[in-house]
Amino acid sequence: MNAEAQIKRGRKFDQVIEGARAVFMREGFEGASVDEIARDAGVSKATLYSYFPDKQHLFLEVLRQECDAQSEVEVLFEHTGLSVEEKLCVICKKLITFFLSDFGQDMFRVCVAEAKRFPELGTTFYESGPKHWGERIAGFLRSDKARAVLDIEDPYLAADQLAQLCRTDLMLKVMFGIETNPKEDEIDRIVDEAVRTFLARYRR
Amino acid sequence: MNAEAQIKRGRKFDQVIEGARAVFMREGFEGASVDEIARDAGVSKATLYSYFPDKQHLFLEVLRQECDAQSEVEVLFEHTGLSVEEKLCVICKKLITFFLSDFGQDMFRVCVAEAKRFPELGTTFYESGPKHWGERIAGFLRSDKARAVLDIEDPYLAADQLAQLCRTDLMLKVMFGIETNPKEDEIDRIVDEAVRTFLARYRR
DNA sequence: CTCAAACTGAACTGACCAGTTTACAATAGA
DNA sequence: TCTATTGTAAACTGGTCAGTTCAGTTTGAG
Repeated sequence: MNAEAQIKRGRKFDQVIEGARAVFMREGFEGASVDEIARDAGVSKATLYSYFPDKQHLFLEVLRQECDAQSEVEVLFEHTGLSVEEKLCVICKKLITFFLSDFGQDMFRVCVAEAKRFPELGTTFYESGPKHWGERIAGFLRSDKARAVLDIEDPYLAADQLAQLCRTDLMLKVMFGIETNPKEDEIDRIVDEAVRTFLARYRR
Repeated sequence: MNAEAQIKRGRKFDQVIEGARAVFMREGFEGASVDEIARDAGVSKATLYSYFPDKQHLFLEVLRQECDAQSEVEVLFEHTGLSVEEKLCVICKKLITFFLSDFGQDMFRVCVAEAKRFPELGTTFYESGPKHWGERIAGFLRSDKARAVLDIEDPYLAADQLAQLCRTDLMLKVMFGIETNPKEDEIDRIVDEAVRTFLARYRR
């Protein structure tokens, strides 16, 4: 049983989520039609509406599941045997790769578009996206290993600056369709430059 | 006369733009109905359609005008009598203030939402927004005055990093409705920290 | 095998919306 | 004052879409 109010599960629950995920990512929230989702999911519209009270709640469930799935990345912070600098590079690379992925782009696009008229969505995205990552990074910056190398007063701000240095113009270019399929070495350069700037400020 | 193909001007042209601007910013592109725009503009729908072939071109014209208006900020780069560090602070403050303004937020929101299905919009926004600013900042970083203090190999990358350090978590919080009306001193702190990190890396 | 719960498909409601048309009115230049 | 340009109001076309309904079918637990 599930804590979600008014969301009943049934045999084809996962199918519905799967179809919804695909269509929402492809078309955005407004652009996705419930008929299309039902078709994509191989399920009747009536079944879909027996699980979810409306389109918004369906979307919210997809968002929540996807954000949870993204948390598997925790592993990233377990790596041992890497120097602090190397670890920073690994974190940045992971961040940029995520920002540029189809999923990252689509999720961001849809959430930005809809946040004003659908506040719960904005909150959910922020909490399990940027905030979650910020806390993980800040946690690392506060670790003994990192503190041996870095001199940081405000780990949250530092984590934020690191993440922002990863976003860069390249992310905007992809977002606005100026560039597609950015080159691997372009990404590596951004990682490198982000870590350099970060260390210039915070290295002990 | 105007270079724009198929856009005729008429007595009430400005009224239409004004109404369209208000409604698009309030509702987004999809969310804005042409009837509402016409009502808001105090103009008949037929008049509106005598100026613009369709809703997209109307939106594009609004976008173009607004981006042009934003270029008035050029003045910012004329300031003399300020040290390089002070100038960097002025630039950052202006950037953050813009990112957090209703206009900046709404424009970003609408363009992000629509860029995929309406590519010309993404391009227009990117060129006259981020790209334009990046070039202005890079220009400043390349000036003799700045070069006396700063050691920068790639001014575009440096400009981009500076701008990103301004975006910060606060912008996301406002974007996703977690925070409204950020405090002036919070903004000043971000400016300060952005410039400190930037100078840590690039000060000669 | 039985039966209730889960699911289907298709039609339907009520609403909204982009863009067109038409018959008419205001405006402004000459 | 005359006339061409510009604008108006409202109805209309053809379309989309969220959400509902219902008669009937499938599924699977017991």
